[in-house]
Amino acid sequence: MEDRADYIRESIDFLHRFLVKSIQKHAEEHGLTVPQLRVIAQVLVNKQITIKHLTQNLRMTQSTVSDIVERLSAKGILLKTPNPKDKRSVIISVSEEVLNLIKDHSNEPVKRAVRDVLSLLTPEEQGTVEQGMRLLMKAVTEKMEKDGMGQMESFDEPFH
Amino acid sequence: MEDRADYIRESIDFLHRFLVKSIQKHAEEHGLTVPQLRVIAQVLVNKQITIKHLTQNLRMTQSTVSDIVERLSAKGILLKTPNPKDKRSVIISVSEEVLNLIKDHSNEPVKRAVRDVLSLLTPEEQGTVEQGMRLLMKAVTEKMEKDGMGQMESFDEPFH
DNA sequence: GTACGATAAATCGCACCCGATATATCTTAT
DNA sequence: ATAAGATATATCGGGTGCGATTTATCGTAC
Repeated sequence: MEDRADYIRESIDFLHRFLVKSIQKHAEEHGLTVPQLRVIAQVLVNKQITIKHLTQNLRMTQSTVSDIVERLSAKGILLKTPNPKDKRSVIISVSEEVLNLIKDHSNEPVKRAVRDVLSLLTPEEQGTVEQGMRLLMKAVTEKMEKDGMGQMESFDEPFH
Repeated sequence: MEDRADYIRESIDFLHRFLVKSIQKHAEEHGLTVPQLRVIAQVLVNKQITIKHLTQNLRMTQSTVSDIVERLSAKGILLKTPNPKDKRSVIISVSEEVLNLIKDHSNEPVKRAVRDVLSLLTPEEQGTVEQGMRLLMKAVTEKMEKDGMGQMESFDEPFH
């Protein structure tokens, strides 16, 4: 049990770093950082989006998003226009010029990386991976409910 | 495949955040941050350690470690003494006073969290989780070799 | 209409994270 | 012994991430 818990803990850490590395290479090709690329991707997907929704979708605090958007705006990558419906709010969009340069989504390299990884396994093995992951996720969710850790409830359950 | 890759990617992200949260609560009880607690734990385990080894063990850059150690030193938690064997180096240790206050290791709360999670599953389910994790790790390692991503080779393979 | 509560985003201060640089020191080659 | 290469750590500058605070604005209750 002890060794198994250690293994799982370290694996999660390792896998996470692997995913971050996958997206980092892509970001650097565009002279951006990973968080910047994630923000841009969200703006691309939504065409127009507010700081608030970026905050929710990206699971960052509003202050972090504000800073990142500000720097991307200064770089001419993102546009900030006042929201006519609410003067407290701003609309974030991608400038037309940049739109043609960045046709990719932030998750694409990560998706490709995970897909490549899975393609190295047999369908049966893939099933085991997925099953194990579901069991672990279920157990974690259960523990969180027991502990009253409701702060991560914003996780979008896949396959909803 | 597409949905499965998405699920696995998001699960890894979620699980990672869960682990971080687990240690965060513990850190806050001591008025510390997670990175600080990790550094302190390494110093506790090794009694005396250099910045260089902290850097390697914690998988941070030397500049990050230097900053953290500096702040912990300013708080009186860590001690920095010149290394008599090498004037470029410093020995990091825990002050005697703090030694009595912090008898815990940084990984304990995380270990406990993962153990608690696993205890919610049957032994058979635990086996599936571990098996899936091993398959995934094997596939990721394989892909990294194909891509020449040797930079993460510092991962200590468990059960060696 | 007015007051109050809630909200959106900018900003601040702190800590962390990184790569690059600088300085002093050690190791190796000649 | 000397010079060159390698190394340990502090520091710098830029970016990220957070919680707290501020200011303006919106929504609701009366």
